[in-house]
Amino acid sequence: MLPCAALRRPWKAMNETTVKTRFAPSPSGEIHLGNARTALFNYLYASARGGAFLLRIEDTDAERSRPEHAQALMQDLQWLGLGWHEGPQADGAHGPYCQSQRGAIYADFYQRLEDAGTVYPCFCSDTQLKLARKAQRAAGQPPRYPGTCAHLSPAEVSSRIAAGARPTLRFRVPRDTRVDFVDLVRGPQSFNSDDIGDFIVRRSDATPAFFFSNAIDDALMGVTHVLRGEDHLTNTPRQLLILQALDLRAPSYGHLSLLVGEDGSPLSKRHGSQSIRQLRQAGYLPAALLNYLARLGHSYSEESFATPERLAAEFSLERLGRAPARYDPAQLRHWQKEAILAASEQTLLAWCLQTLGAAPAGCDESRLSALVNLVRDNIETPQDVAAWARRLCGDLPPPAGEPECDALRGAGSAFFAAALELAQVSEPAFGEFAKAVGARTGAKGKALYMPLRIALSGAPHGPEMGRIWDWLGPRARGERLRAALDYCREVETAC
RNA sequence: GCUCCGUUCAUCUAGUGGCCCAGGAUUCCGCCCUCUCACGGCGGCCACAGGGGUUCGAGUCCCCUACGGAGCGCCA
Repeated sequence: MLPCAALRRPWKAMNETTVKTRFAPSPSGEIHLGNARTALFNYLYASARGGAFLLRIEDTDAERSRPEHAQALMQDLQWLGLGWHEGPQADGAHGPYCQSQRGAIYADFYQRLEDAGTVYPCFCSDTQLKLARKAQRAAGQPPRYPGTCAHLSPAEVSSRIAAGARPTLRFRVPRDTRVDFVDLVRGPQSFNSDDIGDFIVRRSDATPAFFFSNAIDDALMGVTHVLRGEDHLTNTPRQLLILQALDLRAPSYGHLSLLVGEDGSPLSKRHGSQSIRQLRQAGYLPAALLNYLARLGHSYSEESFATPERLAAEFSLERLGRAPARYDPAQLRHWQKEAILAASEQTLLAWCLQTLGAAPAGCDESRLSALVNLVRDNIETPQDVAAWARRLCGDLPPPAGEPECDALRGAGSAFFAAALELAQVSEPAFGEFAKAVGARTGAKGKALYMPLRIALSGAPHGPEMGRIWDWLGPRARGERLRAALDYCREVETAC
């Protein structure tokens, strides 16, 4: 299956100035809301500008990266509707799109850096470095690489390598220069290179470090705009330095404010329930997530539910906020309700079938579809639909909750005896029926409707009574009123 | 510790010197609709972090303070 048919457009229409954005996750876990928002903003920006959205898998860390995570991540992106034009499982002239397969490309650029003398091998051990950092911190100094191996002689280097040492490669950061760039979100930024220590661009196992591969690949793949987390802001000068040394064109970077948890702390494993996977399993619709996420750190003039196309059309860098945004489940639920209201019957049917695994008992697919339509206003998840199916298809379970029991008991057996009789005389519409029950028993308002609602639907709230009445049909109505009558008699004799 | 980023209702946000005694949305509360709950309609509560400047005028510009966050990793 090719991703994102909706966004596919002729490559011919693209030229060098066409926007290309990317999402470059590392497959070390499930996508969380924060990642998803980053992906979404890149996707929306590309869409808004008629550009392309690229997916690159950053699996350089063999320890943590897992192919199954990459698969899951791509599924999640597809499910959200964030298909990519270029990347794994798609076309593209700049592959491979998994960093683990780009070793030869990186080797070439390492060679260029070595030839130019902008990198040097570093033999410092992990513990040595940790110790140095600790000492610097203790002395009130910024923890930075002290430059131990910066000026080793070629002879010394080769003798250490001959002795079996596996050095890392460090980037020689020039002293006393400024690195300036204009952030797409935050405006002009300026950093002093003296605040940056020589950093590792190649690990001792010869795999590339993030700063390096991430920057190189963006340039090589023709990425023009990078929207990424604010945590990368102070890393940007490093990447700019690498690109400059290699004479590669850097993309424009924009740093998005972070998404924080309900308690204000950054979203992390701690908030495990916010992975896209889990939200999906909990029954959230992609459209709900999209509408919610798109408004976190970005404002829209329209407060109403928007299709992905409309979200894209109105997306603009100027409307991006700079302050961190807090995850708020109440708001997500709001968009979920909107998404349910906006969804087609088929969408909702598929949604129920998928998350429930199968149609609920006593409710085939066509009946389920009708049921969903009946209870559309009253549900948030497929689980809610299942609960309504239990109440409105087949036999009604006995009253369980306290409000339910109280309402039935409060009405009493005489009430339901009258209701049962009146329901059976003809096949009245609900309005006439309720009126007749009221006239016979003297009950009115809530005292009239609530017992009927609970007897007939099993819940104190739900769709209009008239619609429930029609849905049930004469037989189920009779059975349910009789069950309520029996329940009241039982309770009354027990007293 | 150093460098960088941020701070408007409980939450998401509008606001680019007068249109703001700060607007919208969500939550919560109330009223209306329907002899019922929900849906819907209407309304209410609720904010410029603090202090100094600049200015005729500051949420908006500058400085300081406080608070929060990020980076300074052979994680990305």
